[in-house]
Amino acid sequence: MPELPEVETIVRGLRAKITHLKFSKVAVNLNKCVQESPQFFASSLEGRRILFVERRGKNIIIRLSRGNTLLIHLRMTGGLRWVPSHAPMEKQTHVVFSFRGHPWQLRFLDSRQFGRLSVEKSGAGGNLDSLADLGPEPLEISAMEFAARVRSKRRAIKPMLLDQHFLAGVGNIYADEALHRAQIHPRQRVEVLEDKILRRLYYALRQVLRGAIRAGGTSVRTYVDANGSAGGFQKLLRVYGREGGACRSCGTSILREKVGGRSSFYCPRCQRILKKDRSLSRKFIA
DNA sequence: CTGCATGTTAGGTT
DNA sequence: CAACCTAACATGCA
Repeated sequence: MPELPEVETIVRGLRAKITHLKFSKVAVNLNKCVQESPQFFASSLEGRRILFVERRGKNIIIRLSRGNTLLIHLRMTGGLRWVPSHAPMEKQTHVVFSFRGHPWQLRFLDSRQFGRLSVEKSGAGGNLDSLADLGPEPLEISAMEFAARVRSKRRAIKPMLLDQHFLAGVGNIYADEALHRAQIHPRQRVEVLEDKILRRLYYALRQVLRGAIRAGGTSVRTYVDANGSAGGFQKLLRVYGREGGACRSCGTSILREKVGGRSSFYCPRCQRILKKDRSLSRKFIA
């Protein structure tokens, strides 16, 4: 659930709260949530100051003094809560961060225990080894770069959008929403798509991601931000989770189908599969 | 009870 | 190597 817009919302909220604070105690209640040993994890953070908070793809990056970085990936059901220290512990609270001279805590929760926290030394230019394989940020690359990247692959469009090596941060919800807005079938082979259509997809994807950030993310199941507030983009979804509902563009019933192993929602009328243009290729041969 | 769900990774096959 | 499929992770919900 937390995809780029949700993680961006969390990061923005966190930034205002925890920048410049210094970790006092870090308590790990569930060892498997942290990559390293709980002792090493806690001692790598305690006594260090938070310099700034940023996002890369779906990762939350908390830069610390003396070259350490706290990395958090929420996966499916992970969440962070910024609460007064005396607030009752919510169930499934796996890590608790306290700050020197501050009456509030940051807590990590995760019902399915898939989320992961780790500490890492930043390399040259602040690079982090574990994020080295991530593709570019969809809100930072140009339309030209995007098209060139798509052209280097031969596969279906939706699994490609979900591939974090291809683009960082796009998940199931925003892939479906962008494809509907660009009128592309999730199973469409990319090698058939013309420049015009790729440009349309690029702008649709950015529009969806920006709109979702503006709305504070999409709350379909469990997602709320670090202050416990729900997002608002679920009201603006055109296809995701709307199987059987009317397409907002043409009224046709929205279908749901597995593509690359994930449920995909789309309008069979607005999003048709394009076949290779045979007349073009024949002309090419002649 | 069964089946399914957001993300990622590992491992295998084509 | 690229693309693709499946299973696994652990829990909650319909």
